[in-house]
Amino acid sequence: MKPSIPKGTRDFSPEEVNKRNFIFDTIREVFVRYGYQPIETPAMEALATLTGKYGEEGDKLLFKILSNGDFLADANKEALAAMDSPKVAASISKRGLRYDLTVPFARYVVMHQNELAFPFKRYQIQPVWRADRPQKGRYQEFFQCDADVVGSGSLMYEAELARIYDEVFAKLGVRVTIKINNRKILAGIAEAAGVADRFMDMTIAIDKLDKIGIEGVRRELESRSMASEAIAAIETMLQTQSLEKLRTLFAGSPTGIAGIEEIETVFSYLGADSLSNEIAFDPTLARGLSYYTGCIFEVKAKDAQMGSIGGGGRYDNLTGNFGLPNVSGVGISFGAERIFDAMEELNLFPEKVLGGIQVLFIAFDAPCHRYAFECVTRLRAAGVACDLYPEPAKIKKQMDYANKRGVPFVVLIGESEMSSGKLTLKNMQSGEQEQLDIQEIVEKF
RNA sequence: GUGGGUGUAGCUCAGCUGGUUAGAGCGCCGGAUUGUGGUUCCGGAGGUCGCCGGUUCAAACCCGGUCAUUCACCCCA
Repeated sequence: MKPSIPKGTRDFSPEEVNKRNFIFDTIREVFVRYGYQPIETPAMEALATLTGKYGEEGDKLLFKILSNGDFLADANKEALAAMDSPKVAASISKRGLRYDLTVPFARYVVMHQNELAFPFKRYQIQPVWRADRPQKGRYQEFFQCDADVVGSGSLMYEAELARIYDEVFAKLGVRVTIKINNRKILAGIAEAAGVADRFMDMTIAIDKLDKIGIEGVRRELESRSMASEAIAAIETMLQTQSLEKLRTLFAGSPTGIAGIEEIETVFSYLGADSLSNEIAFDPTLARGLSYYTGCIFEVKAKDAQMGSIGGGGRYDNLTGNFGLPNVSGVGISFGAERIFDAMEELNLFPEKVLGGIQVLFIAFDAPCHRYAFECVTRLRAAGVACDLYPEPAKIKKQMDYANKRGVPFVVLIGESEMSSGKLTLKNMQSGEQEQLDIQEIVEKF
């Protein structure tokens, strides 16, 4: 058979793994410094944990795991006869692959509530799976890097998480815009426009704004048969960048006012000018996931044409689904794959992430090869990553191999080196050579 | 789930309106070079033209199907 991997999945070469680890390590370091602790959850969850949390669309994108054993014995016979795939699936699958890290985290918090100190701050860097049709920047298996805090409603955390975004992207060298809005402001817009009952319709339309423009949003709202004066009112408010002006428009909406005050509080925590990236209030930011209730974030790369590379927000009742009501949480997520793609596109990876060995030993004949093996052992013991070509082959062949591996230095060992103990260390880039003993070589690295 | 593009050597692609043994560049292997690579030169290996069927005297090329892949929409990281 022809080897292949499932669609939407990828193999990673050593170089790619090194680059990805550079991203993960950068994010992890910042998370840890901000007081977040790591947890991990299983790749698969009980299907009941996952279904209904991501909306109708999300449910369709859940990977379901076929039950083991005689699953047909437990299958829903009527559904089978009626060719009702979703119902049949529910009867032959009890588990699914995690779709994001937030819902498993909520489940974790509820299950371990008596062991945790609240507010509980955790980070999690693990793959998630979605049965989406793959396309640019979209895969069926991808890593998310999440930081969330549960058990506090303090807006300090919104500011803290915004700072984390700012710091991580500054370290990675990716210029971004961090957009912030508040679901309560969106609710205020709906209220002030007199369409509070159509909040979700409105939000979905607004979410598309940067793709289809204000005209497109108008058409979208019209097609959802919204009154034209309401649409006009929504448009006016969406184009209001000033919190003060919005406040006057929200005169009759306490929710909207509350949203504005929350944003103002977050900005006051952030202070004026100590951020590396722009953080901007954007009333048109909506975000699809419905569990957000307060501030919402989205991060876009400034120099790459790409969907958002991070997002998050506050959710007042996420653990309510699992029987623990009134616990407020707020979190952010980094889309590692898209950050990778953006950094690759913009050539932002530093040379040093390439990893690999520092030195390759090259021996001229069999006795030298034995001697070289001892040298390699000593260098390794001293903490230097190195390797020895497996046999005393032609020098050209060994040098070619060194080039192919991108090794910065080689050590050449022949009779004279062996007898003098002074090895020839060659810089593969400059071609310079010097005679050094083992100890001197160790000191060079 | 909906709509479009593309499948020819390991990679990137040529291959005219169907017409003999399907090409290039790069890469790979060997040699020129008995202790020094990246340059150059010489030689070599490697392809059921994604798969199945149809049209035709004749198909890499036209038609249908199928699979894969990619882009966009929906949705999203």
